[in-house]
Amino acid sequence: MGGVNQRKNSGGATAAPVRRQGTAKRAATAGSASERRDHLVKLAAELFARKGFQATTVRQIADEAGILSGSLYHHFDSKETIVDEVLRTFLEDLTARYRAVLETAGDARTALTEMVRIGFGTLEPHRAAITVMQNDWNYLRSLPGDRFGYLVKAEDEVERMWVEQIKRGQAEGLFRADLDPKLTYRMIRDTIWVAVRWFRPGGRLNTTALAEHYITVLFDGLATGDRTSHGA
Amino acid sequence: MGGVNQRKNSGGATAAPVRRQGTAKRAATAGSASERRDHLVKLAAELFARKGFQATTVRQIADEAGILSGSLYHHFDSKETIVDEVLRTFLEDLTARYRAVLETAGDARTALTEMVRIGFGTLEPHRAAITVMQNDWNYLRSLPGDRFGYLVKAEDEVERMWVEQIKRGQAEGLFRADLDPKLTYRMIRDTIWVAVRWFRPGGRLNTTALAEHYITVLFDGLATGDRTSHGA
DNA sequence: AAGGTCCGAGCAATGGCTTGGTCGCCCTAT
DNA sequence: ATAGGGCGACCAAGCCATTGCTCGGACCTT
Repeated sequence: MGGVNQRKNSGGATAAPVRRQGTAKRAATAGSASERRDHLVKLAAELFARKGFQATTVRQIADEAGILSGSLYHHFDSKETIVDEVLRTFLEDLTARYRAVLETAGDARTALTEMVRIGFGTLEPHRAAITVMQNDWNYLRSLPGDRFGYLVKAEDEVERMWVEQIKRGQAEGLFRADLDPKLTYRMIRDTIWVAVRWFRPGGRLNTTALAEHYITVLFDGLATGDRTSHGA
Repeated sequence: MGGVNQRKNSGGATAAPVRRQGTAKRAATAGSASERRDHLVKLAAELFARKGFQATTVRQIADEAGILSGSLYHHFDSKETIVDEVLRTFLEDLTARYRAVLETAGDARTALTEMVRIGFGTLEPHRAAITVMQNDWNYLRSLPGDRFGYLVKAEDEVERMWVEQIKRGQAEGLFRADLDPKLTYRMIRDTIWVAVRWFRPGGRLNTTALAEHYITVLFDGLATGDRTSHGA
């Protein structure tokens, strides 16, 4: 009854193409066990992102996969287990990327710039997960047991990394000292993540453009000419 | 079957104290009809914000008010009607405030500053509504009929107001011209609204402080010294 | 008397999850 | 090579709690 990622089948070993099937009758020699599982997770993630976790029924997920709802429980032991996997995968990737950058970071501004790029960079590959995380954060956290306690843990770790860089930048004299590091971090984070709501992969702007645009505003501001506000 | 705000009782006229009661048996000489109704809406809004619209049951709302679930339907004809009222009230107040500021606006920078202040200013009085709007936006929009079509309409109107001011600022030479107005607006909006997730009324910072902090970063950026990026 | 407010009970639909069984692939021992 | 057992993937059917909502009548105030 811990907060651990449970799975039912312990995974085979073969490697065959996973054939997507609309509403076909049979699974047609599915690929490796975990491959099939991963596929289901992806389908579910899309639905969760589109309709919300609670509004998505296990029957809808099964439909999307061309199987019956009961069959889902061959792979997962609950609906929650599925979101769990969605979010966990995303958070692991994210924190790993941050850590990688911070190991080779130069000055604070460079580090922060890279971190912003990472943030926007995850927008595309993890669009569904980020959406779910935002919309259903409150609900998931409120679930009994700290089934999703790792959400808070991961968030805290990320916050530490950001705040550290901001403070370093202030100490180095690169960033204005009259700003609250934690507050500044939160605003940066929000700006990046919430973009997932309106960002559409094939649209006018790609994530790189978003990142550069924001980096510009973040460091130099909207105004022209000399800086006008108080502080250093 | 339109998208209109339905109500069942057309509201009386008396004015008596609305007594909050835990799980009491009787409603004890309730105040005026519309007062009672408004009270219920507020209770519901809090629950919606905390647990999400769908996760909140009508029984929970009734519990909070000390009545049975069925009795709710003397005031509202559906659960949706309740959120409807929550969101509509908020949006009307918001757009009204924006319009008021824009009528007496000076240059674009002043206008934008005021708009930012308005945004953060609504955080406290409309915390629940803003939370619901963010978390359940996708779901509500997906409901049959354009029951919540006014959500999109209101958003569009607000967007027009912001983008207009940004463009004006660029034309006046106050804002750097190398920024995408629409994109810039979205980032500003996101930063303000999403603050509702971590903002807590009695905390270290009040909404005014938040606003000033953000205004500083927004116009002058994080960096010290001369502006380094391209463009003017 | 009248009207507003709420109770008590319950209905129909929905949703998460179970259970028992089928089908075909793959590995292995003969 | 091949029969056969093991096993993963799925179906069919349904259980059961929950949920939004209904409805007739009781109670209270005016």
